[in-house]
Amino acid sequence: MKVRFMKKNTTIKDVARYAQVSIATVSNVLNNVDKASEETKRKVMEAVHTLEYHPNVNAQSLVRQKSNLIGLIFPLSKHLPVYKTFMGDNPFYTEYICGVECSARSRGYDVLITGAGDERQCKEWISKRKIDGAIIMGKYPDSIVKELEELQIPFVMTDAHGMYSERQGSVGINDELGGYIATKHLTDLGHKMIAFAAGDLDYIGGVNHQRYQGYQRALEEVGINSHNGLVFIGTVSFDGGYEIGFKIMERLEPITAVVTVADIMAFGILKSFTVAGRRVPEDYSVVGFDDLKECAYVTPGLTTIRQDIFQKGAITAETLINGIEYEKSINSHVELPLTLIIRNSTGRPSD
Amino acid sequence: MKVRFMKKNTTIKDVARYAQVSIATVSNVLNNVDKASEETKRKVMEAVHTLEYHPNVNAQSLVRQKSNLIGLIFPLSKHLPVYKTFMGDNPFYTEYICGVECSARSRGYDVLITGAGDERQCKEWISKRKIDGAIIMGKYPDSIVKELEELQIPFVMTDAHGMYSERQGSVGINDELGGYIATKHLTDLGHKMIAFAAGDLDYIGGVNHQRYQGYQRALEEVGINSHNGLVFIGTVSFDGGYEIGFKIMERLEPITAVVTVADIMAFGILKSFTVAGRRVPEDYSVVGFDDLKECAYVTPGLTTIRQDIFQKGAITAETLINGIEYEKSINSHVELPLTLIIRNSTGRPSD
DNA sequence: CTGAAAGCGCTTACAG
DNA sequence: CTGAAAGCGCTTACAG
Repeated sequence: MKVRFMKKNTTIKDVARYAQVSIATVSNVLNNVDKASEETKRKVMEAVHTLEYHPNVNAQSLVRQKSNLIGLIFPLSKHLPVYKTFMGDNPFYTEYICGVECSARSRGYDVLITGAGDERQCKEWISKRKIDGAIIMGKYPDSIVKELEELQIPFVMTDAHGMYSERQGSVGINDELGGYIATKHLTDLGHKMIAFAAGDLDYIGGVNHQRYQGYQRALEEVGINSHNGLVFIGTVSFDGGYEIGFKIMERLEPITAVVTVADIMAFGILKSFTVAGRRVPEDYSVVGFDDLKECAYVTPGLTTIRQDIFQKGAITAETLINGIEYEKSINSHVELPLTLIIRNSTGRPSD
Repeated sequence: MKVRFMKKNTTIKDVARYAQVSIATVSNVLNNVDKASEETKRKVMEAVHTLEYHPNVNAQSLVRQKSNLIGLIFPLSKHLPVYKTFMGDNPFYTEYICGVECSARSRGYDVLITGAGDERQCKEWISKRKIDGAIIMGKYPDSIVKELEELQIPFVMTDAHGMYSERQGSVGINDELGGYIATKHLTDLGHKMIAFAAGDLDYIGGVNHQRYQGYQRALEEVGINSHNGLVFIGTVSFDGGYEIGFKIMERLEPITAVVTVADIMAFGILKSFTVAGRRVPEDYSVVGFDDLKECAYVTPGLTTIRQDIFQKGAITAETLINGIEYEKSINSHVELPLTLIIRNSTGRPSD
């Protein structure tokens, strides 16, 4: 295999030679170790500029034992032919990555993205790449926390609940509250038969389950007995929502509204209603979750629970980098605000 | 600033000690340099496993002069308060990044993501991070090619046309053909007054301009005189499309169809029509470009020109890595296929 | 088949 | 204020 080598870059030696000083002095000047005289500093900086010198980060990482790299790790969808990362389906991640990158850049870190099939791959990748910290997306089994703690680097779980989120940094929202607000909006409008469309509810403490609890609380508050018959489980995707939409329409009891755990699911539900000739919000009211940009694009615009996804990414990166640079902020659990955004997919029940 | 140091990882020395061999032998075994005896190999591998040893990539990069890192560089939106990367607006990038990451991972590379405001920042970042190759998204000024060539690393421009794409690797589609197919679909349906909604047409050779030429060709083919009055320029975004939609409706001449350069723009146009009470496709036919997943989500489903975005990312990474590992494939210009996807946003003109 | 040694490009005590 | 030297964790001729 013929490898194309990197350009022979100018090194610290070249700069030292040009400025007629030692490499230690060049290093000191560049790292703001205030030892050199003004005159020496000037000479060094001049050499740096004319030679267009950039320190080799690999060498720096090696000696500093710090890479200034953070990893953003996504689960892989194992059921696909290629091991695609999980994000493919959801535009949520574009905004999220954007936020992570933006914070990281402003703090002098770079972002390494990868997919990892399971906790072991995750761990291996981290220890191989020598990243300073990791952001773990989505849901790996709880055991991942134990694995990662062995690595002794800071990491932040995002959208993770349950016991393990108590142990390291986390950034999330109050999911219970989100479910509550969404549902209360519908009960306020006068709906009684409100369905709940979600992914896996079995994982107690997970995002889905928390939102479900909020849904139940809102119903109980107005004396409606929530029963399992109104819960629809599917994949958190457009297709998952589409299927659920048809199941909802098949129901004999007159469901008039749906709370969902993700906009993407709500879009599928809306589509199924349209295909079947039902009107929104006249026949069904639908509330999403996330406030993807697409909520404003579709017709009718989707009423949803807004979380600032860009900010979420940005704060996650901040939290992580604080954890890397100061001990203090690891174990911090940031909770981001939530807003109900009312558009045209919700209205009074027509009876 | 109290820095948390990386865990003191097991190094090659630990392995050598454990296996009772020299570090050179450990290195040879791990790099498949077939020198060691079977017995020695076994001992080394055992040590590697029990100590959970992972070579430090920073050290490897330093001595090999190769980082196994590729960079994915996005322009920054300068008009925003924060320097967000450009992708924020368009779900296109989620799929694209997914494709890049997937290819890279399978070839043993990792993907570093960053935003860079201009060519200089771009260049600086690359030479600082010592990446093996770069993928440059979107459009920087032509001068970027000259800048990057000085770095002597392979790079691939994506969705870039014009003189500079002749010089290094590129991956794209036949944009002229895309514009042609989209427009021909409409002329086949019987449309005569077909608008063209795009971003900047001034950049000759750019994506917008190429597609515009295809649009013109399709019109000329059926004897329709394309004139500038039917061209609508705006930002390639939902909002840009939304504004253009209203401009189209204001027109006295009876426009019956619109060709766009991006789905995201088409969504904005569709929305403006809905808001104004116009029907699609009865009053207006609309054709998008890209085939974002959202095309199937909206109602009516958007007729569009499909390009396989995941594949585009995957092939871009392939091309780049080939360029890194073998000289041969740099300067290769890959053209990905295009398909017309007919949904419900297009139909015969109603007159 | 195996190992001692040089070197990749830096930083950091340490001595002067 | 400045520089020589050791060392970060590897790979790669080279010698045996």
